[in-house]
Amino acid sequence: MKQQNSQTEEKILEAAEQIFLRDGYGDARMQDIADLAGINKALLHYYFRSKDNLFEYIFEKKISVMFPKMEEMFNQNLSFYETTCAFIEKYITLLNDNPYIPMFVMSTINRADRQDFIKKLPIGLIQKFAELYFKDFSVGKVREVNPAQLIISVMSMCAFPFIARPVIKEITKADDEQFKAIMQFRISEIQLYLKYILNQ
Amino acid sequence: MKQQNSQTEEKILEAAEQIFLRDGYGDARMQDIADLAGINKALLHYYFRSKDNLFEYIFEKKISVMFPKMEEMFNQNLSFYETTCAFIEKYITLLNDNPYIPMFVMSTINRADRQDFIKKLPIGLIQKFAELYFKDFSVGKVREVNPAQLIISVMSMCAFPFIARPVIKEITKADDEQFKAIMQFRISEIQLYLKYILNQ
DNA sequence: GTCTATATATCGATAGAC
DNA sequence: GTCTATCGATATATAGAC
Repeated sequence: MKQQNSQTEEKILEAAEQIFLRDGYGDARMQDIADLAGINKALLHYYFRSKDNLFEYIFEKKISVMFPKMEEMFNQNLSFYETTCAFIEKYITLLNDNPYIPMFVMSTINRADRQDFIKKLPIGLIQKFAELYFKDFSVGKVREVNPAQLIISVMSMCAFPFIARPVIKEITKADDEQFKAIMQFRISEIQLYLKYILNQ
Repeated sequence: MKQQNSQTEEKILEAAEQIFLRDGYGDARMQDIADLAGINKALLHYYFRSKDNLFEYIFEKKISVMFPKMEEMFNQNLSFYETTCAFIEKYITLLNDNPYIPMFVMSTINRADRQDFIKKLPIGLIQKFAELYFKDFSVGKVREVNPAQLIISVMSMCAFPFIARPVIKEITKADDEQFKAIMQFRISEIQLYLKYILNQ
């Protein structure tokens, strides 16, 4: 019973995750989720009251991938350059294992209704990076740039290719595995940009 | 009659553009488009056969904003650095006047069904930039980097903030006008990155 | 807990009057 | 060319048997 319960619940969550990530809220169908989970629609509503409810459950689970926890990275007393390099590697590696996440999160955030999803974002990341930048800048370790713009740039260079993934795959005639390799190579390339920008 | 005809058609197109850009295909409602155009649904289907048909009409009109024509830029015999700087300014200025375009185009491209939308993209842009880069690299004018990755990076830095616009507006507590100013300032910042990366 | 059957709502699309 | 009324398909959600 309890065993069965959580087993079915787990199947539903896995199926919902897959369908919602692929289709987004509007295009996702409860029937598709039920089929993939190997159950029927009624049972879906028995475990989760509504489509909205199920979606929010998935969204909150996945938001941490788009904006990963970085506490341990900031507590290692690394320089701004070193910290950002570590972030780039960790972030692209993470997204390479979850390529649908950026599009999923951004399409949700941009929904005209439900602007409240924005409130669930962790917004401390830019601030922490900026503080670390100023610490290094004050002792002349890095060149002068706008730190907020730089962080946005780094995140853009990491995340946008996953959003434009179908385009990049088409242009480069790459399959899923080759796209992964392109992004893996991209890590060192972005780190190189950062080195030149900060004059390290 | 003919006057009336094109006048109504124009109203429909303007309304459809606004609704589709805001909601995307799946979440857009024909009723909303009809309401905004000041007509009824039946007339919508009289002018455009179906929702699919109307959407494709809008999409093909807007795809040129996401991937703008760059012929005249490449024909001015400018250096890779100068050409890319000009692109950055033109592109962000264009997107600042059409902030919904990146999300609209990318959400459409990522639709699980209708993969055929990808075929409508102009894919020559990266190739042209790459050729121009190699021309300058062969005479030692620019530092060695991967040109395709660099172009993707530039486009990422320009376009991604518009996709993450609700997040950036929330974090910076910016309204529409202030966001525009942030992006306007961003032009020179990205150009600066490019200067450092290419060692100009 | 899990199923079948069905209610309820909404959407895209069409028929037909004017 | 434009409208009202409605069809038919499909979506979420629920009722009720087991």
